[in-house]
Amino acid sequence: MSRTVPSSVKNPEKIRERRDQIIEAAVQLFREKGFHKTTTREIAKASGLSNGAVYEYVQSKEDILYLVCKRIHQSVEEQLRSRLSEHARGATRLKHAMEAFFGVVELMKNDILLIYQESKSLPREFLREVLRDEEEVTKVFERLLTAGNADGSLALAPESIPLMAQNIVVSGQMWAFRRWAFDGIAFEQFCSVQTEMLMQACGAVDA
Amino acid sequence: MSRTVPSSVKNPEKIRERRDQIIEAAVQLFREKGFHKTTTREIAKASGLSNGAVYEYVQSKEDILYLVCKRIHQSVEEQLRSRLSEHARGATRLKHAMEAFFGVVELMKNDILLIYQESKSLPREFLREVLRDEEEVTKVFERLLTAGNADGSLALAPESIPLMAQNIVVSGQMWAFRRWAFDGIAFEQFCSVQTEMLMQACGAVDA
Amino acid sequence: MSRTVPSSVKNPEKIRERRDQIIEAAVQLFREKGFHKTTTREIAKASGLSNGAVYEYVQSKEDILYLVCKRIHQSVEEQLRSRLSEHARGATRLKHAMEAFFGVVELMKNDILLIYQESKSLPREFLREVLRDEEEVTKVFERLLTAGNADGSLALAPESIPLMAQNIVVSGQMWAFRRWAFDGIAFEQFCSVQTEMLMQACGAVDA
Amino acid sequence: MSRTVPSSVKNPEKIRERRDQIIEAAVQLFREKGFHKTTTREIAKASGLSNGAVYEYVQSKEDILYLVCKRIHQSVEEQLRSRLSEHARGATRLKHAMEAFFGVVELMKNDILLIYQESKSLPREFLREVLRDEEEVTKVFERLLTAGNADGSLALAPESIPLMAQNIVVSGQMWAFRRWAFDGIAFEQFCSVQTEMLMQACGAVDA
DNA sequence: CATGAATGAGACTTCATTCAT
DNA sequence: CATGAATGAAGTCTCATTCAT
Repeated sequence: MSRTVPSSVKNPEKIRERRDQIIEAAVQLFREKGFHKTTTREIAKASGLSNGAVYEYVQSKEDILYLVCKRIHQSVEEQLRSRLSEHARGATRLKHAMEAFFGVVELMKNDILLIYQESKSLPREFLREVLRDEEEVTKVFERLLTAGNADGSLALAPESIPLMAQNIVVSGQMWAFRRWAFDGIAFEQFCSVQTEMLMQACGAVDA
Repeated sequence: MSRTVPSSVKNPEKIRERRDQIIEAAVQLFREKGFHKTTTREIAKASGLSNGAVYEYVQSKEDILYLVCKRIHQSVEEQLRSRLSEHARGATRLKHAMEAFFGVVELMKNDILLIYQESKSLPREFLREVLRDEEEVTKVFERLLTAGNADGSLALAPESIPLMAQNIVVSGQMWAFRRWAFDGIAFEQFCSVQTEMLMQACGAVDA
Repeated sequence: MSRTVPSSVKNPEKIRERRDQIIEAAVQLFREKGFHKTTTREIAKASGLSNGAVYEYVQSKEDILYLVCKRIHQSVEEQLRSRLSEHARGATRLKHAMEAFFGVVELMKNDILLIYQESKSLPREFLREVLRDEEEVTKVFERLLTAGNADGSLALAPESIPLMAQNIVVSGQMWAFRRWAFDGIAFEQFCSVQTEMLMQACGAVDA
Repeated sequence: MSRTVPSSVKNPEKIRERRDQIIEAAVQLFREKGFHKTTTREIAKASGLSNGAVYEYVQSKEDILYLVCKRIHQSVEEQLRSRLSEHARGATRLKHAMEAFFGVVELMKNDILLIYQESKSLPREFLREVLRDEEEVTKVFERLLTAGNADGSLALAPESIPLMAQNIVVSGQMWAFRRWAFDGIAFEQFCSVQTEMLMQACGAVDA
């Protein structure tokens, strides 16, 4: 279950409000300079809090990183969920989901890169939790793959489902973490090539 | 071209020898604790040099990281080259190359993960160079894709070649950087699923 | 006379009540962790008050220490007084007083140790006052010594009376502040050896 | 056995030299302001070292306190040893030893007070060691008491020896830790009263 | 009177880097 | 070339105290 970051402040509303400030400032700074080169003082200043105030809402700098990762995942999941097709089924639904996910990646590429680069600095327990979030996304696709297999619109060896779900996710995320390699490529092209490759790999009867 | 790391020592042999010590120690430590949590003192001690000596062969801690990344890439390329089929052609050759590359990833997963996690700490110029190395690997596959297209054993839209090369590389590297997600999967299964997916995506006439 | 600790609260009853809470919590904490390692927040929480409330009844952390020392002395004096023999005279009365005092030390050894270890952290004026309290105890014995000298049951050089009073007090208190050295010794034995030594030193005609 | 404080510096001579500087500066400061109110920066500056240099010879502020306590005890023991009578025996020897010890206390009263007030801030292991040193002094007197008992110049119940040794030590140390109470008393008077009391308590046949 | 969030100075410690020897 | 002691800036975090509500 979601690890909780303790705060010495009681009022939950305040906590939400202040942490929002902290997270927003930290995301920005971590993106620009990375976790290690960002100082807690900078985070305090950028979030409009005093040095001490930050530590009323967080117990360590690593807590902030965790909060940031958590927030990013939350945002990814929200966006993904809101884009998921409700009507389509089977292969079509999967394809829509891929496109939805890729769109989210495009939108949040900075944040996704951030997680790729900095989550390793999390304390073990926090890292575990962040990876669990990551798995959550993968599971969305596992479910779609299973469903497609079931209704015959996909033809995938059942034991390949987990790996294929990983492939889908990574194929999208690489738009973020290999950005440097995609100079000449437009997102739309990227999206369609990846989708096609993946759908084919899933044994989609139609494209 | 390969950025050079300056040294105050003249004798090139000494440089090679000492840097080898430094790199070896640093790779080990970076793998265990990451770049930031490793101190230069630790590197000095682990490499059998004095604090000062390290700085005779290197100008900063980041130089060491660069050297380490460089060495890893060098090793990857060597191994890959030595495994590349000389005889096969076209689709078959590509497939062999994939398998070769995946094998290298399996062998060097710790190091590949290291690059994924730490290269962002490199100074801009060094990072650029490391990315160039990364592209080098991708280009190997670009060439194979082009050749396969040419001899008709592959059928890939020419403009998709760069992206597909990236896909090949990332599909292999994920064995390293998503290790946590591959608990139940054996490398052989991973390898064959990935290969098949990629070959299909390249329009390989046969498997 | 007794330094007064200012309070922004008027109602004296409230003051007494709240300060009791504060003192009780603080004694406990100071005993466990010492003055410096105890935070005012801890004191607030342990006393059931808010951070702010504590500062309505006290002006600084050192005030609390002063209150604590004061309370301990008060308790020592009360207990001592209640144990002092009303009937006996001269040497006998002195002896009873020693035994009474030693008994109080045994009972309050933690608190006496606390004063020994922490009173140095008091602001000068407060320290002076605490030392005055300490002298009060000594004076009890000075009076008894003088009385014993007067009725001939003791034979002590008059100029040695203050020092001998100190000796009596310290000989008892060491049961508290050198506890670590008294592993094998039972309190009763300690008490009788000390008493005998001191009575002899006072030139008690009988024991 | 004497706990060792680790240092990252190899050269033992340097260690001795620098630690001497540190200890000297720290003793001074601790006496003036106490352990807690003294900052490591102040110690660094007063010892003529840089902030960082201090931490090459010591691992924490508490190490410094330990070193200080250790040094004081060492000095006490040296001085005591050098003053101990070689010729006298039995009761006489004991008396000389008391006078010697009291003289040392007078000389080092500031330092002895320091130990009384600050040793409680030591980490458990260090404290244990410091108390062991304290016991060492006590044992000197235990041996003298035993010897006096043996040659008939003292008449003390054997089971009272440890406690009496404590009494001797405390009776001297109180000159340091109760200084505030000895305003009117000259050291010589103090010394002779204490000695007489203690000798009598030891059943010394002659004075 | 009470609350508890906010402040901010300042504490201890680390560590990349330098330089006299 | 090598050593390793020295530097000192900078970082994270704590906590007594205040003050708006």
